[in-house]
Amino acid sequence: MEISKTYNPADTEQKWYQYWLEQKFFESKPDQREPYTIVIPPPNVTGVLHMGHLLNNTIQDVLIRTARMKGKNACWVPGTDHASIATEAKVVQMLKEKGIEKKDITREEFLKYAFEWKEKYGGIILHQLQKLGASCDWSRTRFTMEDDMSQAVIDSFVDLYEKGYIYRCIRMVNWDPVGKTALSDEEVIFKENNGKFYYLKYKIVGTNDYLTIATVRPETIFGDTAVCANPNDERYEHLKGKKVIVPIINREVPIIFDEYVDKDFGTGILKITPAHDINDYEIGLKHNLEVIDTIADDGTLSQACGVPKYVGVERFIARKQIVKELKEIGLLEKEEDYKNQVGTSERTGAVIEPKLSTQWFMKMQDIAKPALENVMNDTIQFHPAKFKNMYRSWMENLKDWCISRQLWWGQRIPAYYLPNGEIIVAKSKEEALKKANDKIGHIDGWVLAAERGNISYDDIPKLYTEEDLKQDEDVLDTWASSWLWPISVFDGFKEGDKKDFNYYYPTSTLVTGFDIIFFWVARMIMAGFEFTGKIPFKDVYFTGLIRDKLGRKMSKSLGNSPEALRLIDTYGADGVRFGLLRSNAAGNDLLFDTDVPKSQKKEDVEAFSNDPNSHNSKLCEQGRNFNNKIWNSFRLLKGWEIDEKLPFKHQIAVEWIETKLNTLLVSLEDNINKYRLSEALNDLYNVFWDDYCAWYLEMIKPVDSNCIDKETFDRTVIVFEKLLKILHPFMPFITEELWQNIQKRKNGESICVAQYPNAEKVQNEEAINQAQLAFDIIINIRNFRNKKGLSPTKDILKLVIKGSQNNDFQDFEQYIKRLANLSEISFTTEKTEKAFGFVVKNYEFFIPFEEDENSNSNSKEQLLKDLEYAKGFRESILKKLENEKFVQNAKPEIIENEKKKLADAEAKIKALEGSL
RNA sequence: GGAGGUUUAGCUCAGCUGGUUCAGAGCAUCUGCCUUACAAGCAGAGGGUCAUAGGUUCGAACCCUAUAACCUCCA
Repeated sequence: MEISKTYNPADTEQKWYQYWLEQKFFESKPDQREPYTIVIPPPNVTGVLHMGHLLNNTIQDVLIRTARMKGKNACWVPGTDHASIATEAKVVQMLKEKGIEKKDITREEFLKYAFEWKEKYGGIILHQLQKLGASCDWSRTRFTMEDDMSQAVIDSFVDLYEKGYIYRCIRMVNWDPVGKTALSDEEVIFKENNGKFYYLKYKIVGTNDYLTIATVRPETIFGDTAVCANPNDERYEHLKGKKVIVPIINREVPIIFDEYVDKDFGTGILKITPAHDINDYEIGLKHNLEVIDTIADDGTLSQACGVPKYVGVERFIARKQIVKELKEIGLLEKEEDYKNQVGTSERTGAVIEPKLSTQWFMKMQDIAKPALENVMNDTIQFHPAKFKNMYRSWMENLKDWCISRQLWWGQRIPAYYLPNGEIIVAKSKEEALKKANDKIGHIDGWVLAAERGNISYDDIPKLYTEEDLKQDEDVLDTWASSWLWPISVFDGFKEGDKKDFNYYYPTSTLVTGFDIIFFWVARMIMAGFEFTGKIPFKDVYFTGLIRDKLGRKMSKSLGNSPEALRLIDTYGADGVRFGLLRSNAAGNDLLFDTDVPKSQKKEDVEAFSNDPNSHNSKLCEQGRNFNNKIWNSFRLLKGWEIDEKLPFKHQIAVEWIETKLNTLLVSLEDNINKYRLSEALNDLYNVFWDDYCAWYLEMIKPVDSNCIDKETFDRTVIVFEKLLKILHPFMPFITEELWQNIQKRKNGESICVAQYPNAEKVQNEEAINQAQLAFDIIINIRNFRNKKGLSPTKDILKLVIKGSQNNDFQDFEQYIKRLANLSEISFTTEKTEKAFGFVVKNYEFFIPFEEDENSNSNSKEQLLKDLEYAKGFRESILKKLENEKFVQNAKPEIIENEKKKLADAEAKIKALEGSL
């Protein structure tokens, strides 16, 4: 069969993935083996595969495939997250396009549309993961809004409420006027904003004087209920007890004094708007100020602002209009440019409006304690460990978590309000009803009391009916479901059979971006301890962010992210996986090298994505090239014929590569255990390419025929198969293709369930040493050819070695002859004249060469240079050994080593001097 | 403002417990090769004040201190 000269990933990827699925290699059931479990960080149902997913899931796949081959019961649970606010926004948008407004339909109708949307688009990203080769157990796919998962959220809510961790109160929260919902602190992203400082003039009542107050938010003046100065500020001392008039609405408000005000900031006097600023709110509470909420849920000015023409005007437009009006009536003293930090919604990008509202909160202090301790003491290990610092600082400064959202897409809060306003929290309406009625007490008791005349029959309370219970309208934060993920995917909250949960939990490793360390990692650890009393996972591997070549975050708005699937089409899944992992240490950002659009203009972004070269990546190209190298090494091996009559010719070479492989296996084990995946892959790359292909295959390659002896061939195939196996977790497709073709396999066999090779004890150090010398000699000869402009093939050279045939590289002579393309090797006791000389270790070599003046001196020059270096080397060692303190303090093996180095240096110097 | 991190070749980064004259990889560059697996390849080469200044040590890219630049998180 003719094998193609280049590897074509498209031919193999689909085929083998299908085979893996059919054979159910990725499905896991509890058994006697040790489990190795990963739960996927569930991507949003709204998402499409992006570069971050590629990196993150490649890492998970490497870990899970390695574990599977090492005989563990590997289980990788996939799934998606319902992403409350993001999905709701998408569905609202979709409905709008259909001409349907959310406010015109019922909650049930809306949810029906939302689930339809999820059915249609929610699985795209999981399907795309298959293209990457992800070996998830798809039969376990979960979704945070499915019934069982939702029930877990409700159960945990009730549980925490009963423990007193959840409460409801009025508080200043982060309001997203686009999503029209409250957000937690973590969902607010602060961005630098080029704003302005406006200096407004408030008239002092009973005088003709004005107070100048600086503000960045003039549109909130209608909510002003005081102005405030520092009590120690002499400038304003005389104003005690006075009032000022708020411009435009002409409301009188008091001048108050509070230490909070910074004398040196602005004019040293603040306007106090308790409804629209968290600090003002605190001051308002302290000084008993009125709260006037002048901004509506959608970010427009509300009726309460009291100025009809501004009602319904969006806050930033209102700002401009108000500034204009103030200017016209002469109450704007000046404006200055000012840089400040503005909070924006993580999901909708809207500028956050601090807003007073009634929300549900979770107390964090107690629940966080074990979560902090067990990370700091390494019960849960972070990789890299530097993230422990960030984790600690967050955990030690926790505020209570706002968990209610004014949305429909999500788990509805299981709180029921009685007509008297009392709150009943229960897992279902029926249960809530029962709880409510239980509170009344046994009806029999009331009847008895009436019969005895203790109360009148009219006083017997009526039992509540379902109509009396009104469920809270809000849903829970998405993270209130994702934080249960490692537990709930194994039905850890469900009554009854807990076989899966008991077997798979705690999970082994969590792989996630460091940017959600607070959102997710921290809270999962809290949930783990709170609900199971155990850690949710043993190790956390943090990935960095993928940035573009200019170092910017990849984002939709910049259009600077390559399309993941197009990359896979171009370079193959294996190539992309290699490209992403090869130079990416845990926790480090990865600068991805594809081009970026000229600008963010729509036409530039479009032109860019239509450009066939826009997805060129050197990183992935290297991966593709490596695939091709592996492919061709297979072609070579496959082309040989075994001649049973031939004796075992390449024992030393075979043992050399076997030793190299063993060394690699040891370092691989260590690197993978320590999550140094890029290091592991790099070693693999080097051994495969340099040692196996460039040296080993060239050594054993048949010269004049295609025939090779059986022993060499068989042992080479074993080495090749082992290399394929250890490459498999990184590059699953090509390794399967070649493993299936190197020998006949039965149906049902696969490299993904083949046994991972163990390092064997056999180490032929002698072969390693000989090879190193031989390679040095070969490189010297090749270098000589290069310098002389000689052809690597046509110009045949001879090598003369000073000394006897009995030397430190004698077993490799045949390979030196071959790889350096020599016609013969001879031995002499004399220095050879008219030759290019060089020294390796303590051996002198000569290449007879009819030379001109130049080359003679070239050769000499090099030898002199080497000699100088060797002498310097010797000096530095002598210095050390003559240093008493060194001899006293250094470890014995280091001193031994220095002595050996000295001996080597001296031998080399002798040889060099002999050559000259 | 608080905390953490980074600074090593033109670029992107390794360098793990201080110990070879230790400075390494890939990409890029240069030179020569279409050598019967691979030009997505082969062979070879050049390229560095390990940010700066001190200190500890027999010995520092690595430990300590200060400085500078950049980045991230929190406020």
